[in-house]
Amino acid sequence: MSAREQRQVASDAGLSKQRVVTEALRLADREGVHGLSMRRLASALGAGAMSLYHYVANKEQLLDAMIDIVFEEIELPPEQTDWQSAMRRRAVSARRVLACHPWAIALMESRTSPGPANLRHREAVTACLRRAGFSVLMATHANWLLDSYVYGFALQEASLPFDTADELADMTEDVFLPQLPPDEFPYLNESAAALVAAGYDPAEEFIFGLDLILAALEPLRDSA
Amino acid sequence: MSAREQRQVASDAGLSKQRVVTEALRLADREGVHGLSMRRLASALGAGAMSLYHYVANKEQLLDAMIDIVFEEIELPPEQTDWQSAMRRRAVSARRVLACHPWAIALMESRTSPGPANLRHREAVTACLRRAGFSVLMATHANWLLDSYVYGFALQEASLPFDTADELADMTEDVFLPQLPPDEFPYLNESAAALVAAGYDPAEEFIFGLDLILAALEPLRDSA
DNA sequence: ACTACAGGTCGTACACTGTACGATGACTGT
DNA sequence: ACAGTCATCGTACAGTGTACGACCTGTAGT
Repeated sequence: MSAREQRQVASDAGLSKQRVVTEALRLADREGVHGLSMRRLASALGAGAMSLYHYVANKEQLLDAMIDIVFEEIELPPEQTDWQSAMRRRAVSARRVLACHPWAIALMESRTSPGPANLRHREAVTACLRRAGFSVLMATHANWLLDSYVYGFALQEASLPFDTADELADMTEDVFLPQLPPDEFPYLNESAAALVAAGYDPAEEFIFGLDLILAALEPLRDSA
Repeated sequence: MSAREQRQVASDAGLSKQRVVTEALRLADREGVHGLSMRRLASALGAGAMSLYHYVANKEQLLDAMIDIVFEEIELPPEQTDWQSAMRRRAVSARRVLACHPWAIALMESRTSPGPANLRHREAVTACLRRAGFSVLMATHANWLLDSYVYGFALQEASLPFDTADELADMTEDVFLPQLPPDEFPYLNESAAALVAAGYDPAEEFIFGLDLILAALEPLRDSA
């Protein structure tokens, strides 16, 4: 059997780095990164725990590979539109992807070396900004600013104990407001009550800050 | 011995929730959250591992308490200045504190219920914004935006493998640029080279985005 | 055809984790 | 003196990452 045939079989039934990492991703999505152990991953793949170490040097490297898969899922900024639309698209995509893989956000803190998909992504974003007329320094500023916003938003979103506006309304009345006595937390109490009364939906929150940042960056094109 | 005397002794030599949590914080600062185990924490306190469970229900609750201590360290927005200066001060403080405790950022993702210091902090920030003339909805927007930026920036900063501008310059030449061939990553390559040539210091990056956000929020006061 | 080797699989073992359970002792109020 | 509470912690158990080495299988060389 040739090497190519063997790899073909591997992608059908046997193990491969691909299969190991994607199954790890599925497991983490389902049970959280806490529930991802080498033994459980192996048994999900119908293999022994130590077999995984033929495709991954150790668990750290497995996590690195998982993060890079997540970056692969994020849309690159499209090239044929204005820079604001392009950056908005990729930011919205990034936020959606990170919301689907909440474990990825916390993991990013400890991984110091970016994977290939991460690099490709950064290259595309930088290209978009530079072609829009931002200087090297301004593009760097914009990169930090936009990424900080996206990651920080995803981080906050991941720590919310509810998913929909309805759940937020229910929890605000049943859980949050009782913890916010008006004499100790007058402003938080007022806000919580007013927001739930107005039918506030945190799903729309992301666009507000994103568009504010994009608009504020606009006049900084073509300047030092 | 009365209860008060006993607590006095406890704060001198014996255990207490205070001592357990603050020592846990020290350990996490020194060795990372990965190096914080109940056994190691106990032995750092000169106690048996199971003794800790008299002051903390479990490790999760210990981590919650640690996060709240971190929030306690963040300066509240001062009341006697304009809103922009106040928010800038607290944002700079938050960033500094999170840089001192990098493990805290990743931990925030999994803790869903805010501690008392966290609540006090949010109350103070909301108060500052509301008194500056932001509506409830706008104050919420501003809160999300500013917090996202601060947390996201801290998250990115924590994953940088260098601390100073000099280290950045060295690593760019020795590590990053070789990984960025100009034909595959023309823009990243250009940026890395140009930034190191210009003596770029990432320590100043934070203020740029922060001031941009504050300036963009300014005209939204006293509007719906 | 027999041997040698290479690559993939995994059983076992070790040091480590969080923590349930129950024993032990010191101190309390009667 | 006695019963009872409270803080301490030894032991044990299930689960973790992974080092080591044994095994099988399929190919290459003679």
